[in-house]
Order: sequence, then C-alpha cells, then structure tokens
Amino acid sequence: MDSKPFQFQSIQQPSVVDQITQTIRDALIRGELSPGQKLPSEPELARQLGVGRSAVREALKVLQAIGVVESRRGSGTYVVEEPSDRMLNPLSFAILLGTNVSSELIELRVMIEIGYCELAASQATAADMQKIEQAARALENAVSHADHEHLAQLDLNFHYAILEATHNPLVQKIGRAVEELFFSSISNNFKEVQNVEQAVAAHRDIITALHSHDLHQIRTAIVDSLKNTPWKDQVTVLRKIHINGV
Amino acid sequence: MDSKPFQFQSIQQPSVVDQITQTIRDALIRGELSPGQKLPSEPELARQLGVGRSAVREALKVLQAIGVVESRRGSGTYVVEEPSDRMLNPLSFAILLGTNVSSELIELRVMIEIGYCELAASQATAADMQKIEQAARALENAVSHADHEHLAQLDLNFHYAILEATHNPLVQKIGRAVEELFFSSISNNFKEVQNVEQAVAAHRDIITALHSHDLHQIRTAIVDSLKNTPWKDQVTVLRKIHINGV
DNA sequence: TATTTGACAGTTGTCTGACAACCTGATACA
DNA sequence: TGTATCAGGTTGTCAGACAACTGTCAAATA
Repeated sequence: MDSKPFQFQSIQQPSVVDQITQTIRDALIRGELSPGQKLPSEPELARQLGVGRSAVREALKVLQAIGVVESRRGSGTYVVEEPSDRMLNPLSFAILLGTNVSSELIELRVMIEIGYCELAASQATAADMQKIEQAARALENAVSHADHEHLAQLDLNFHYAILEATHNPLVQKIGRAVEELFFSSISNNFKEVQNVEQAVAAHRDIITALHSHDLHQIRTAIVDSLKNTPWKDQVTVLRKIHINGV
Repeated sequence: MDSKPFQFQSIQQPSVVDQITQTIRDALIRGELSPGQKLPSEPELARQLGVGRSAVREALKVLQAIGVVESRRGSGTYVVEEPSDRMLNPLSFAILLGTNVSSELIELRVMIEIGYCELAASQATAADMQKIEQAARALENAVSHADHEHLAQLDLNFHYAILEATHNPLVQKIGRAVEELFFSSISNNFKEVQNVEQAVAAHRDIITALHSHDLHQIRTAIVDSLKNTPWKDQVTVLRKIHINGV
C-alpha cells in the first residue's frame, strides 16, 4: 500500500526574538510604554524576560530599524517621540523586491507624484514656491559643468522641494522613498545632455502648473515629464492613466 | 571676553550593523543578489565583511523583519522569492505611537485613495468591477446583523477589491497599508448604524464614478466618502485638496 | 561663586566562543 | 531499489568580555 501518511500541520515556535518583539509591541499597544519613555536596559530586559542579551538586542534592532525605538549609546533605549524618517524605509525594500523597475513602478510613481504635486499646489506658500524655483534653477545652471550623478541629485532636490511644500511629513516620506528608487535610472538617463535639458523644461512646466492651481495642467505636466525617460517604451502605461483626455 | 567657541560639525559613524544592512541592500539593488538566491552563511559573511557574527545576525534580523530575506535554520539565509504578507507593516506602527489619525494621515489617505481609484478605473476588467460590486453588496447586506468590527472588515474588503482592480501589486501594498491604518477608526465609526448606511451610499457613488471613467467624478466621490467620518472636523484638509472646484 | 575638569557607574556596540536544534546530502545497509 | 543512519554545515540562542559613550556628581580651578 502506498497510502500517504497522515500530514500534520507544521507547528512552528515563534523564535525568541520574535516573541520579544511582540512583547514590546504589545506593551506599546496597551500604552504601557509611551513615546519618549525609556526602556529597561538590555541586560535588565534579558533578565526580566529570561532570555539572552543577544536575543534582546536583535529584537531591539528590529524595532529600531522600523523606527519604533531609538537606542542612544551610553544612555539607553527610548520609544521614539515622533515617527522617524526610517519608518517608511522598509517600503523601498518591498518595492525593490516586488518588481523589477517595471511598468508597475512607473505607475506608482505617476500616482504618487501627481498626488503630492496637487497637494503641494494647494498648500505651498510663496517661500515654498521660491525654493522650488531655486531648485529648478540649480539644475539648470549645472547642466554644462557637472557629472550625471550630481545632476540626478539636483533633479531629486527639485522633487524634494515640491514635497516640502506639501507640509505633510508622511507624504514627504513616501514621496522620497519613491523618488529615490528612480535615482539610478535618472542618473543614467542624464548621461546625455539632451535628456537633462528635457528635464529642465519639464520642471519649468511643472512650476507653471503648480502656480496655475489647475488639476489638469498639473497632471499633464507630470505625465509629460515622465515621458522622456529611459522607459519611453512603457508610455503605454502612462497613457492608460490619464483617462478623460487629461 | 565672551567670544563664542568654534563650533565643530558633529561627526557620526554609521554603526557596523547599519553598514552591513546597507551593503546587502546595495547588492540587491545592483542585482547581484536575486530572489531565491542563498546568501553566504553567517560566519562566512562575518569573515568577508570583517565583522563579528553578532553584527551580521542583527543586520540579517532586520532584513528578515522587513521581509527582504528569510532564514531557514539548518539550511541558510535566502532572498525571498515573493514579498511575503507577514512582512510587518512599518506604517501600522505609526498609529501605535500616538500619530493618531491626524490631519496628515487623512491627507495621505485622500491622496492614495484618489490615486488608486483612478488607476483602477482605467485598468479594471468587467470581472474586477463585478467583484467590487459584490464587496459593496456584502457590506450592504450585513448592515443589520453584524458587529461593527465585522462591518469595518467588509468596508476594508471593498477598498481591497478596488485595489485589486489596479492590477498593480505595488499600489496594492501601499493602498492596503494606508487603509489598514484606518481600520480601528472605521470600526468605531460603525458603531452607529447611520454611519454604516452613509458608507454604503458612498460606496455606491464610488462604483458609479469608477464606471464613468471621469476623473472629477472619482475625486468627488472619494472626498465625499471621507467627509462622513469621525474626523469631520478636519474636512478643512479635504477642502484644501480639491483645487479647481472639483 | 561660577565654571571647568575628572572620575565613575551605567548603557549600548561589537566580538568571540560555545552549544543546541535543525537541514541536507552522502553513505551504508537491507 | 528503497530505507535508515550519519556527518557536516547552518541558524538560534546564550554567556562573557571589552570598547565607546553618556550622564552625574564631586573636586579642582578661576
């Protein structure tokens, strides 16, 4: 007889480290730990939980990477006061793995960029707009005498300036994460001067659009700005996005 | 004399663990490590990088928590094949930390929701639309005989259905993260039947808007759907967002 | 007195070594 | 051929050690 043996469901103990992470997380949920508060020291935590210090450290390192706690050498480990920049960093990892810089990533960029540009248009102060224009000029002036990496950074700065005009840290973090993903692509794209000039022109269009406060104008400016890229062949995606003759 | 002392710029070394994380991250970006591939063993990594095994372990634990790699005891550590769902969501920690449903979070939600709804409108197949309508009906039918937690889950499902219609895993992931953040708020809001009914009506408007493929209609449907919420008082934010009489 | 310096205990960062639990593939055996 | 056993490698966890750093407080200094 070749009857299959009964199959048990694989039982898996959560690792000690995961349990520690969970424990601290639960303490946060229950409000037993509040922002700014200091955690027990690592040896103390190890003693309380009956585990080794290494396990505690690994757990804390995870919480730290996620942005929940912050360790200060010589002082202690604290629950963060305000969500740190790192909080959304993992997002870029996820993005990296999920896709190979493909049409999906571009769709995401279009969506996010349109979103934060509209928000920026509605929230920007005069000073914000000045900074944005300043960032645009910086790229403009550097076109002739700067390597493509530096130029890409200036391009990034332009988008960061817009993000700052949203006055929304959350949106800024997501926006940054998305833009950074394109850095290397942009950098390579800027090896040819003509592409840089196209970017400069696109930036100018975006600025005008921001000033206009007109949704359609903003959208077209963004979409156009992304048409002159290494992924021209995926413009199909872009076309899919603007629906109503926008 | 009370001349101010010279001020040095604070110099800070990134920690060894962070450097390791960065190193592996870079290898991923450069494509030197592809999904499914096995990493060197911990002692080997420690040797190659000239660091202790603890540091390597902490770095790997971080990458593991983020969902980038997966460690199999007795076998080795591998780059994950497909981004796992158990990847703990960094965003959800934000809400634990007193970043409670603030105006910023709502802005983000409006931005993301409008984005993915437009994308869904352009990409949805007939089957997708059917699933969306089905999800809407599920909530509708449950209004009278279900607790508010269950109702909130159904509300969530409706948005998930829209997200699936985008056919973009990346957008889905981000969309889910954002929506989940509002789960508890939604849940509480649904304690009163009248609010559920408003949500049902809003869903119907959204479906109509999706069918229409009209940008303006989609935007207004989304914005309206968010007006009947516990954060009515923050509608100012919403008003700021639609710019041109949309 | 007011300020700086120095010593000290406590904390995190990192390394090393050790062992248990576990997986995998090869080997020996029936 | 198919099965059981074994050896080596790998991760999970612990323990101990030391360096680097921080905050505190008393002593020395102006």
